[in-house]
Amino acid sequence: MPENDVLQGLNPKQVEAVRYMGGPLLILAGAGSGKTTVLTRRVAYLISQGVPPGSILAITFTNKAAKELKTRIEAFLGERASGVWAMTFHSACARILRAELPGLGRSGRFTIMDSDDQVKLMRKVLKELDLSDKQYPPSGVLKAISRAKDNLMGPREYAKRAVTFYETKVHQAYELYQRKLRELDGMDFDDLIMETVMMFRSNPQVLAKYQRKFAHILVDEYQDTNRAQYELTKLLAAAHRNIAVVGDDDQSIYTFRGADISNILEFEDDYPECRVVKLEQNYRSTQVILDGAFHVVSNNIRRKDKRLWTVQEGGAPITLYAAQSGEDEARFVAGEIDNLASQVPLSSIAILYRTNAQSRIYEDALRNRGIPYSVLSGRRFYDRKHIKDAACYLRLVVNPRDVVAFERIVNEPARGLGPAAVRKIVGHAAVSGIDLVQALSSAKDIKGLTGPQKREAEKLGNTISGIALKALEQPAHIMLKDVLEMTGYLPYLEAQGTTELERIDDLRELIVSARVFAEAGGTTQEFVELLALVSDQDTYDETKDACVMGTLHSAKGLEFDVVFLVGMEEGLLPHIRSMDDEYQLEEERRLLYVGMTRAKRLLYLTFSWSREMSMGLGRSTVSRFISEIPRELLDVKTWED
DNA sequence: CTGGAGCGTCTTTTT
DNA sequence: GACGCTCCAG
Repeated sequence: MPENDVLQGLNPKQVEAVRYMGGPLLILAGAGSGKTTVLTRRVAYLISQGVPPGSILAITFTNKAAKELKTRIEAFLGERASGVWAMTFHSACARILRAELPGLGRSGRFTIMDSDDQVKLMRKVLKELDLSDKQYPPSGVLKAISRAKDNLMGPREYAKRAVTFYETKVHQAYELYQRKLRELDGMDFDDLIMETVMMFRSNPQVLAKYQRKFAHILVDEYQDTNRAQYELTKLLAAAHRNIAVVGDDDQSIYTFRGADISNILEFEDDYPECRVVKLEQNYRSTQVILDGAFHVVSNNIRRKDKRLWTVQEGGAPITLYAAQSGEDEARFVAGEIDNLASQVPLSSIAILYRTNAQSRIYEDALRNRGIPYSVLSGRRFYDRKHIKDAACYLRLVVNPRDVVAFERIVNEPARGLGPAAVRKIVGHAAVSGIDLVQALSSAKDIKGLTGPQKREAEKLGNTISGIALKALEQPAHIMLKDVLEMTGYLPYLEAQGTTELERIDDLRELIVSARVFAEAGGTTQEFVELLALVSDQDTYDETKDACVMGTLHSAKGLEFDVVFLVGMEEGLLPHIRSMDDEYQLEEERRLLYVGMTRAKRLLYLTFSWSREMSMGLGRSTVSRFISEIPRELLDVKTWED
């Protein structure tokens, strides 16, 4: 491919970011400055310069971003792009671990535990340690552990830092939690990163292999990397220092997940020889929108100095709507969308809010007006009970030691195997040194089970091991269908009649996606991994004729002609739990900045003077951030107009 | 011991 | 709406 094609249509700064080959590169890419284009072109450029595709690692945070990057690279390069590793931190690490752990005497078939599984496991841990989950809420303990893992602290390192009584208890829980994870051959999200770093650190020959393999590393959304991810990229780039990171400190919105904004602020200290390229020309929004967003975010202290500009002078003012009630606010938004629908495609209109719980009232309002919508909710589909059940059946087929999956499905549908029977079966497996499926199959040897329980357990065990035996030759969708049919799960739902039709449809949909996945060459184990790592937004279809709603977080990387930022109130944005900490407050401000910069042409900010709270109606006040927007950019409306 | 009914709790953001 | 917990009938 001629170099001109790769550089076509780029501005001088973008060209510089694409072509610079002299080592570490920091690309400060403001919102709407063509970040993905630069990443895509850079990969294409590297390949056009003779770099083998297989030696390029392009890391993103979300599957959606990875997918987009991949499609765009493919659109540019066709077949030649296929060897590029364009994936998320988590899937890249899972892939490396699965390949390398077996050589180090450990299992490469681990199951990935999602947050739901983690809570279940932690409940068991706390029970065993005799800690009340009132004083030690599982989610809180898990958060502390997650933070430790983000900072590459295993249980032992954590113990050294544990000073308070609470922390010593967390340490105990951490230790037992890790032991249980190891026993059931599972890893949580944070383990994937931490274990990879640990493996690299203690096995220099493995690290060297990947340093040689990945001669060029690109990291997207660098401002969102945590310590472990930072360390991972640093290790991989240590030998050749060909690391290009793209990010925007103003769009760092994941510190709650351990992201450390100093990774980007201090990149120049880590790599003193690095080149810095600032992309400040915005191709998305009007100047009015950019000015509004700038005036908000420039109140932050911890940020790099920069300001976006555009050739699109002026633009319509930002509408600020003061509503009487939450319902009134939603009605206003739905009404505006109805009016706008004749001018812009519905799919280019978005409603963004701080918390998922806020979606309901807008769903109702849009439904009332007959406006189609789709919700960018975190993981709604994959979180539905029956989808998780199905995933757990499949998990048990792939990993017969997965006790979390086992306990979830062993009595679903009811097989007369209650908690007491489950304890006996799990105990039997532990004592005899066999896995859980084998324990089921040999249930007749377990003392204390009743005759019917033994028969049911044995039947279930034989069914699952029978399916597992065919694992190598059967595609994922056949295995999924078999396991759901033969264990009686699907027949049970079908017998419930009309009440369960929706669930059955969901399961059919899951089987279809398994088929699509299998036809693309994926294995069952990979499908199981996908179910843990993928979320709903990854399947968001932007061509569908429907307006979009989602959290501010889920809107990152998207753009719309018209954006409604709703619930602009103290307690919602900034969120009540972020209001008394100055760092968290800055993050809330960045969140608003991200939301505002999603809009191309029209931006609405709405709030209500009263709102239905968990305990009755409450009075609310307008968000402090509104006063940071210059008055002349606003067109204020109220319900009385 | 199991399964079902009923009750309270929870939802900040996500891989 | 899902989940955990408690209580009670079988």
